[in-house]
Amino acid sequence: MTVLSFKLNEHLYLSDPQHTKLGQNIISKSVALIDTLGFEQFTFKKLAKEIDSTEASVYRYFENKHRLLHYLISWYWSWLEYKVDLGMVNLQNPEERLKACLRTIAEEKKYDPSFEFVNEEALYRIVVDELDKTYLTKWVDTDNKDGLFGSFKSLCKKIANIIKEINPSYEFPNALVSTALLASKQQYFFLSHLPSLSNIKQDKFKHAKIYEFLETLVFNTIKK
Amino acid sequence: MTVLSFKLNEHLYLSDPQHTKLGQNIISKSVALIDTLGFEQFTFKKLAKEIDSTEASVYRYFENKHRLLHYLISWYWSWLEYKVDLGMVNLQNPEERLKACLRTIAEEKKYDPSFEFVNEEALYRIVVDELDKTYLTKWVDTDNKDGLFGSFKSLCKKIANIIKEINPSYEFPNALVSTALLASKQQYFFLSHLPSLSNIKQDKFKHAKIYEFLETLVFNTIKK
DNA sequence: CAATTATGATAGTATTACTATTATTTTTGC
DNA sequence: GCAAAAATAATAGTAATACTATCATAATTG
Repeated sequence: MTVLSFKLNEHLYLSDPQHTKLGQNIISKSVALIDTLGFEQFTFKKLAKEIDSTEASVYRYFENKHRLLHYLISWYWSWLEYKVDLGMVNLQNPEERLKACLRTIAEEKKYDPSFEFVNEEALYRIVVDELDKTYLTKWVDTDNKDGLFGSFKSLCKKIANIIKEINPSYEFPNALVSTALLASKQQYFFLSHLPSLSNIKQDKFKHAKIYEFLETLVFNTIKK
Repeated sequence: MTVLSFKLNEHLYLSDPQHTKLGQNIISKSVALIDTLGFEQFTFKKLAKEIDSTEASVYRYFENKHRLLHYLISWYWSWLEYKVDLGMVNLQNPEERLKACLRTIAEEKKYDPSFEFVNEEALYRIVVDELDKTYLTKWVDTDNKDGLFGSFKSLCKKIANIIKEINPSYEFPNALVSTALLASKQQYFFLSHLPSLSNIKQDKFKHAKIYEFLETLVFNTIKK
């Protein structure tokens, strides 16, 4: 199995966690801890205990827990873009390519052995529950200047370009893509916590249904 | 000017703030404070100072700052539903009614003198910045059981019913409405903080453009 | 006017999100 | 193989937060 890694924005960390055993431990255990505790209840102290290290050591990798969350979520978007690219291999037709994107976005996320120390299944739950906390903060503008949203923007841009190809006169391709990406995770959240805000049941077809919802939403919207 | 008030779910507060001067002060000053500080930096201590009262007194009205946020945001959805109803007066045709809803959702929010101690302009900014924090918590399921999301659900249901009237065979009316409602505030946020995720410029036409975006999204999606 | 209720004043606590310092390992470059 | 550098551990400390508790006083109401 080929082992891969992503080059993420330097402002996301103080010291690159991918390079050391401790850093990799911080990544994999923080995914597990945030997944079980939730981001608010997650602290560097609890993480340090979990990895048999100290708070001070964790602070040498990440400025604070907010930046760590940024790191994990940026990692997720990079991984999703990589999966989106894989899903479009050999497809020429832009409609087919767009469908492949939406399929990748909606599909169930499973552990990917190409990335040893990240549990993508847990990470997806973190994205669903915590993503909005990366930008709904007082730091959003400086974080944006630091390029922390680069991975998400990159994915958005890629899909928006396919939409422009399909219908160059549609006025809101970026808005539509960001809406669809966020809607997919919102609906995933709603179907298990606030089911009356969704129409998708909590069963084995949920990913297929989210795909259907997205496909209709996106393709009908951009239809000439 | 007729003075109105909303009956909100009892679990939102310990003692009804609409009934006393102190309670009304808590509402109006917490809107101002959360708007300027952001929810994370907002504390009951700072609020108490602002209203010349004490932390303990504020805690007699609201269990904690999270429930206060719930209260404010529920108030907002109740107000928006009331505006949505006003906007549909005398309209029979369901397409016209749906357009009126979307117009109300997208339009600029201004101070409504029917509700003395609430600044709707500031409250809308709070909804844009902080709404997601009401449900992206570990308490979402108990909060939901307590009925704290009732106002939002009520508005969603109302609009979803119009969609069902227009196209009874569309499978995801609730998902579409919740997506559209959230998308309108997301795009409002993105256009000023993360403009590359939107296609709407920060100018005097932004509300009209958000309306256009929503109209195309919703009407095309449900088209047979 | 007595009784109830609301508010104010004050104190205290566990936890959080850090910063700082010094000691001890581990790695690396020669 | 060893000195120097870098990483990590151990420990302590701090201001702020999110409360809880108690008691006194003021306002309301029946």
